Parts: sequence; C-alpha cells; structure tokens
Amino acid sequence: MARAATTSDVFNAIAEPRRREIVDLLALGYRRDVTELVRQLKLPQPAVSKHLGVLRKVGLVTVHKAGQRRLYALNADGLKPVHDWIQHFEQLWTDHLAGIKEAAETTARDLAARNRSVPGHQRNSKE
Amino acid sequence: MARAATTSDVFNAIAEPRRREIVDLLALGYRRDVTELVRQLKLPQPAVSKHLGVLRKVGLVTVHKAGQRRLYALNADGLKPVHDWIQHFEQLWTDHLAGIKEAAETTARDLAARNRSVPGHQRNSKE
DNA sequence: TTGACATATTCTAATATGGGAATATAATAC
DNA sequence: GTATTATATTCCCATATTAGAATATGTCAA
Repeated sequence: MARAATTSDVFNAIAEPRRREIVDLLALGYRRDVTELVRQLKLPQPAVSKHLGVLRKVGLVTVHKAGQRRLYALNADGLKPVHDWIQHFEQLWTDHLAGIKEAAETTARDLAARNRSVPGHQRNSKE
Repeated sequence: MARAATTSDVFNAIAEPRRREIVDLLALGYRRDVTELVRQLKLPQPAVSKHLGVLRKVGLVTVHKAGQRRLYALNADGLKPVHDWIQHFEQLWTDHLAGIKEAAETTARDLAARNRSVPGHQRNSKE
C-alpha cells in the first residue's frame, strides 16, 4: 500500500505546510476568496484551488458562493481530532506529575553528562 | 515535486495512524522494546521498525540500547510544534463547546492516575 | 453574444510512500 | 565455533502525491 490520501483525515491534510498556511489565514476570521489567498500565499491559483479542495474534503473549510467568487472560511471544529489527540500529551510537559518526572529525567541526564565530563568517571547511561 | 517526506517534520510523521498508535503507547510512560510494540500493535516487526525509524528521524522518540534490545521512549517535546500550532485555534471552538476542554482534562487526569497507580509493567491497556 | 474575470479540473512528471518478503546486522546462548 | 533471538535494512510494488501547464467551467458585464 502507498501512503494514505491527504483527504483521508485531518492529520494527513495538515501535514502539508501550505495548507497550514491557508488554515492560518482563514483563522484570522475573515472569509477570503481564492484570489485573495493566491495573493497572500504567493502561489499559483491552481495550486491554491487544489489545496482548498483537500481542506474541503476533510471538512476543514467551508465555501460560500458569492457570484463568481468562492468565499472560504475555516471550520475550526475540523481540527478537533488533532487537538484532542495532542491534548493527551500536554501533561507530559506541563502537569505537576509530568514535571516531577521530567525533572527527574533531566537530573538524570545532567548527572550523566557530569559523569561523562569528569575524567576517569565516565559512565554512559545514555545510548 | 512529490509529497514531502514523512521524515521532513513532525506533522508528516504523525499523519500515519500506526505511528500515532506507537506514540500513544510510549506516552504511557514506559520504555518499550520493539518486540513489545510488535505484540501490542499486531504489526510485523519490520513495519514497526520502519515506523520507529521515522519517529526517530523527526525526534519524537529516543532509543536506549539494552543488550540486544532497543528501548524506545517518547520525546514529548517533539510534539510541541503541533501543540503550539493547534493551540492557536482552541478558542475558536471552546467558546461554543466549553465542555470539550474539561473532558480532555478529565481524560488527562485519568491517564495520569493510571500512570501513578501502575508502578510495574503489568498494565498497558489503551482502549 | 462576446469577452473578461474567477475558480476548478485534467494531464504529466518526479518522488515518497507503506506493506510484504527476504535479508542483514547485532547480541546472546549453547 | 553455531544457533537463536532482537532489530534494522533492502528490495519490489501499487498508489498517492505536489508542482506546473494547459484547459475547462462558471459568472458577470458591455
């Protein structure tokens, strides 16, 4: 099998930096038509349309027709799966428990580093 | 040009569900060797090794040699770029869905509690 | 209608993928 | 030494990709 489609889920869709840029722009709160996005991203129009197509398919953006224009807006809810997943790890660098654990590991690393730097006392606790 | 490499950054690395599973397992706090991951993921060993290779290259995991085994551990800091990026959008839905955050925090507490109450290697359920 | 503008789609080419099978490397045990 | 275990790497293959160019579709305006 090949790699999963970028339209398979949000994680794949936001793996592309340009698409994150588009999301960033739309997150500012204004609807934008494709031409405006083209100007701001400095990308060819077909490229922008294609990226928007991916974002549409995974539900990260919504479109409103306005005459010959398409106004795109962010659908932030689409980012929730990423948020929920990453949230699980936040404790690993912010919580008390994790802080203690982290501190202990840091101390261990520091100790190991000190040992390494002391002549005749080196002990490789790492790798 | 073709698609960016999965090893190009964290966003690409975690686009693959199996790799997120590996990260989930390692997030429980214990180092695991490849064989244990193979058992828990029910994937062929070469597949696991390859996924671990990607996670290694983007700095999401660290390895410690222990005899003929390799003990893998999560490097949560590697997830910070994703966390920081997604954080910008949090307010865009917590205003409407205030309950979400609390639910996530409850889950985080549960996770922490589980880690706290399990000093040994017995439990590793993931649900 | 004709033409200009806005956006989407199609085509090609180059490339990275993930799975499977086989193999290679490395450490341990006998 | 050889055998066994643990892990990594290499090969092939089907597939999805992104950029770019060209083209198609759709909408407005004179």
